[in-house]
Amino acid sequence: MTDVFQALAHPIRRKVLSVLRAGPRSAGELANAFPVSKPTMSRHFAILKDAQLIEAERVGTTVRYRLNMSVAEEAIGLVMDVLKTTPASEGLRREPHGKKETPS
Amino acid sequence: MTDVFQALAHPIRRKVLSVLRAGPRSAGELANAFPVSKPTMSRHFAILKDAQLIEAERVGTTVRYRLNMSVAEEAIGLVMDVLKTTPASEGLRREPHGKKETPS
DNA sequence: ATGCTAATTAGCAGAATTGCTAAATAAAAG
DNA sequence: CTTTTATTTAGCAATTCTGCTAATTAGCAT
Repeated sequence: MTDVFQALAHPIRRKVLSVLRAGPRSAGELANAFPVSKPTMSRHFAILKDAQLIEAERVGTTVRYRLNMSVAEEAIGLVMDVLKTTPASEGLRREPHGKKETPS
Repeated sequence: MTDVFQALAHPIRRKVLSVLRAGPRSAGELANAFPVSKPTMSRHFAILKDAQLIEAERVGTTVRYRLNMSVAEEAIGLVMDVLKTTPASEGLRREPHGKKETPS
């Protein structure tokens, strides 16, 4: 659990998650969007992956990263449990969607 | 904003927030609830205060800390914005803090 | 096999984090 | 003013984090 918060503690990693909300991206595409070297980005990916916030899939020579939605939601649950508030009742709800299990 | 996530990145600090959910506590009361020294706790308080997650009030010789709910809620909003999901309350699991080792 | 592109791992340096003990500050009481 | 209690600040060491460059692995193509 600390892994998740630790992963969220760096601006670049939060932004990576933000970018991945729009859909999967290759490591190179992501790396080019940030002002640090590729090896540095690769380590950020590893941290996010360890926290299970993203998943990696090899496609030929590239690696596609995508958001792990179930863990992302869980992270929110954890934050809520720590802080015990009800954001949904404060108009923070985005879209009414159910649980996102594996799409079939 | 990074301050908030950074503040949430340490188990003791998350637990302090959790304790403060039940109501304000003095620095000493809080410190006694954790297996680290008071100066160390004091620094944790400072980090939470910098992130505006808690507020301090002097009452005589003691300092009472209380949760800053509006910022706490805002923190949740930020997490949601990053991860773009609706809140889902899952279980919270707390990990035990490591015991300090006796130097040989 | 050789070369080419994509990505990660290895190794290093500088900065930040976390813990401690000892000293300093703040407020109240004698 | 001195003491007592509560809390923070200072200073130190160990550890972790973040960034870099150089080297390595992985896949695909010639």
